[in-house]
Amino acid sequence: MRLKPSFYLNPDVTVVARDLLGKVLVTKTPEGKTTGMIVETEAYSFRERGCHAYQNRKSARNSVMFDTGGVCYVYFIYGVHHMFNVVTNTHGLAEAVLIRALEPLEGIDLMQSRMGVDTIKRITSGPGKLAKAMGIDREWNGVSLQSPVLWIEDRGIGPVPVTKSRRIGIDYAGRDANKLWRFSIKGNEWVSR
DNA sequence: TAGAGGATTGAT
DNA sequence: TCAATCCTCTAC
Repeated sequence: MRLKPSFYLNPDVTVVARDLLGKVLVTKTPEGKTTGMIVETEAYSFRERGCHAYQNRKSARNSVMFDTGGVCYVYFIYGVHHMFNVVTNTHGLAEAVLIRALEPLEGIDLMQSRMGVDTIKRITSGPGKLAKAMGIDREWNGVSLQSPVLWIEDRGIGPVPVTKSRRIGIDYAGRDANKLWRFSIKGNEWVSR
C-alpha cells in the first residue's frame, strides 16, 4: 500500500528517516518496473550544517527541498553520481531523507543491465548506485511520490531493528557531523560499505 | 565569468 | 589514497 502524503509531512525528519526503513521504493520507466526495500537512510535539515539548505540557503539546485513533503530531490554530484532524496516537512521547512541503500526485490534483471553487471550483490548498496539501478537521474527532481512512475509503499514489513550512526561524507559540517542521523536495518547485508 | 569543491565510487 | 568528471555556488 502506497504511503500517504501525510507520511512525509512529519515535522521531525529523523522520524521519517527511521520509518522509511523496511518500506519499498518503486520506479517505473519505459524499460520496466524496479522495486527495492529501503535498508539505509540519512536525515538532513535546514537547521544543521550538513544540509544543502542550511540556514535556509535556497538555490536552483535545492529549491525542491523547500517544497511540501512528498516529492523527491535528485541532484548530481562529483560529476558522476545522482543522489535520491525524499523531501519531508511542510512548505518552507527544508528537510529531506537521503536513501542510501536498498535490498533489490523486483526488476533485478533491469537493475543489473543498468549497472552493467550480472550479479545481484551490491548493485544498490550506496546512494549513487541505487539511483542508477532504479533508473533515477536529475530529470526526476521534484517528481511527486504519488506519481504513477515513482512511489514508496508499505508492504507490512512492520517495525525493523534499527542501527543509528554518523552520516557519511559531511566532515565539513563540524559538530553536526556527529549527529546520529544515519539509520539502517540492523544486521542487513544490503547496507552500503 | 572563472575557479573550487562536493550527501560517491571503484580501482590502485 | 586517488582520479573521474560536471554541476553548482561563491567571489571577483
